[in-house]
Amino acid sequence: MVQEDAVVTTSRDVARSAGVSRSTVSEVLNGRGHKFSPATREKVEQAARDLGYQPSAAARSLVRGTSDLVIAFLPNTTFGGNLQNIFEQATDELAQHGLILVLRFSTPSADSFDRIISTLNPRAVLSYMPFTAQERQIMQARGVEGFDPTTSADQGSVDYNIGRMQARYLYDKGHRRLAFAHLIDSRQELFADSREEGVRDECRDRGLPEPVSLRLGIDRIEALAALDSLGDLPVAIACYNDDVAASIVSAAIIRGRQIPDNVAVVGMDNTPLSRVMVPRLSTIDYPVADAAHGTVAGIIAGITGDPVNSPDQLIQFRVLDRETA
Amino acid sequence: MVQEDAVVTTSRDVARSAGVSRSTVSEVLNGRGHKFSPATREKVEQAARDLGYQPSAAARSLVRGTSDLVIAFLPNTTFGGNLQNIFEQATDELAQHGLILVLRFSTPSADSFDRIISTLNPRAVLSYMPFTAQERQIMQARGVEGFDPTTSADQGSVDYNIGRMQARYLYDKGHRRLAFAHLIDSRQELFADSREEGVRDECRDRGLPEPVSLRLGIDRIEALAALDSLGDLPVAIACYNDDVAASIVSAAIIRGRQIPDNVAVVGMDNTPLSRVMVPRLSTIDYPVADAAHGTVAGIIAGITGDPVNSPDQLIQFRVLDRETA
DNA sequence: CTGAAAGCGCTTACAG
DNA sequence: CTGAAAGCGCTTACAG
Repeated sequence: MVQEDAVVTTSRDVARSAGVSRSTVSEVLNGRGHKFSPATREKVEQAARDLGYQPSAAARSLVRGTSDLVIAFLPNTTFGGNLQNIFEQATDELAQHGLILVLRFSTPSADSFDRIISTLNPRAVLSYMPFTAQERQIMQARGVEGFDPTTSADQGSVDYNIGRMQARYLYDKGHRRLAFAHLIDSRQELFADSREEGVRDECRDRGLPEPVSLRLGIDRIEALAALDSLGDLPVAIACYNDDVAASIVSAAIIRGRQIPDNVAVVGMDNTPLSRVMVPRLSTIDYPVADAAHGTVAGIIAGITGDPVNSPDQLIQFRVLDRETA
Repeated sequence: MVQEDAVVTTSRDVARSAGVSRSTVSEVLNGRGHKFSPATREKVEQAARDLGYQPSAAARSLVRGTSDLVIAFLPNTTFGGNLQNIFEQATDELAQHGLILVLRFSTPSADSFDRIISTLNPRAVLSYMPFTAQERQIMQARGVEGFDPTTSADQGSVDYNIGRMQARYLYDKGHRRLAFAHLIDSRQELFADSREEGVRDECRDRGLPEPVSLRLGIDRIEALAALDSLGDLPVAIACYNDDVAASIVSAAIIRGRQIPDNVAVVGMDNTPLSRVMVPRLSTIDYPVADAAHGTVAGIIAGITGDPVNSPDQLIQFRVLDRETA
């Protein structure tokens, strides 16, 4: 077995190089530099830079009782491009606060959840699925803060507004009989329900009949069944995401129905394929950067205790109308 | 600030509860139980279980000089369903060896790479993109093992064989003029090049002309330009992935060309949409479970020093023929 | 087979 | 403003 001679620069090295004590190094490097003379501060920072010093996360965690990790649990069904961009941005923003964002796929097992929480001792845990009661209990027992869609009071209303926006778009296009298409087996049912509620309320406000509720997977047979269940009259379908919308478009093509006059759809996510398909898909674009910022602001506020300035308000969704393309 | 009373069970608690010393607890729980009487071993394991004991990762890392983390860097462009499933499975398998897989999106910055490596001190780093020279240097300096597609000698040949398989499929379907379509801006160029080479070699072996090389994004204009560049004669296109293939299908539809007689495509990944589109997409299915197992086997072998039993051999790709659907 | 002791690298009172 | 000391929880020689 080869023993690598990994060079480890410790705070002792920095202290020696800067001509100060290790506690001074620690204080300066942990944002309490104001307690020292500018000269001392500068010496320490310079030495740390020169030596490429990175404090040992293990030692920090041990003494502080918590690591600088933030764990984000990813839904293990759909993972759209949006979510990916969100995490890239969140990684950067958290890094600016000294926090390290790592990703994990959600596991159904409470046992492994506990193991990962207690082992990694993260500063916060973030999930795009609402935590189960069990998970909340585990986090509380381990003293870890959790953030999920229900944490942000506005998340529900964001999805609600997406549903409203979809319905409004279809209404403005002249469609009068609406439906909402769920993605079967999505673990994002909570989002979907809020959206459907938005669609329903918009229909009511516009004096339209109650929208029909559809459920399908990304599957031809299921899409055909869903479409057929609506009969031959013109119908407009707000879809959970672009993949669902594309499935219904395929079903409409197979049935020889006119798009968008007889069957109209609107998706959600503005996926690359939504722009390329024939016909192109109308959809809703999600402003990734804002969302990421909001998520991260919530975490940082939760950790530091500072108030969060309602970031969700800033998120501006856009309808992309491609019916005529 | 509320101080949570997080219950921390230490090895001292386990030792006390089992009536042994802390070193005994440590030895038993770290696989050196054979040094003790079965009775002692059982007492310790029972106590650990009863108390829900999880050793502190921080303390372990500090004393061992390395954590039990394995960091996987994800490509920040495409992230197909396959890759996702692979990581889910890899997570499980590594967990069985006491290793914790966490995910990060690749960052171009060498600086942040160094920070994450030196801070987290992982047991291994895994990347789906070949490491840069700088990254290799960082890992060596920090004494961390890295695994990337070039580590496994066979990875290149896997992609090469995918290319061959695509070309062979198109040939068997009667197509005689082939092309390969790259995804522009893909950071997976290495994979793509191996696949194109496979297509080229297969063409040569079959006595076909050299395949044309195309480059496009998931974009109508680019897909049309790529298709138009090939002229009106029948052509069959092996595509980097299903999204590229879908783009070309759209272009062919717009140009009113006959699919598959005049324009044939074969994708890669067997995405949900490839099954739903009209027409459906022929593609190659990637056996996720096997691939994950192979990846993990490589890591574990690298860490433990045990030989790896050539897992790549086991991966069986399947062509899914949907030309007639 | 067992247990007392040292030490991993850091942070944080605390005495000067 | 500085520095010596304790301690976070664990693992690993080492002496019995």
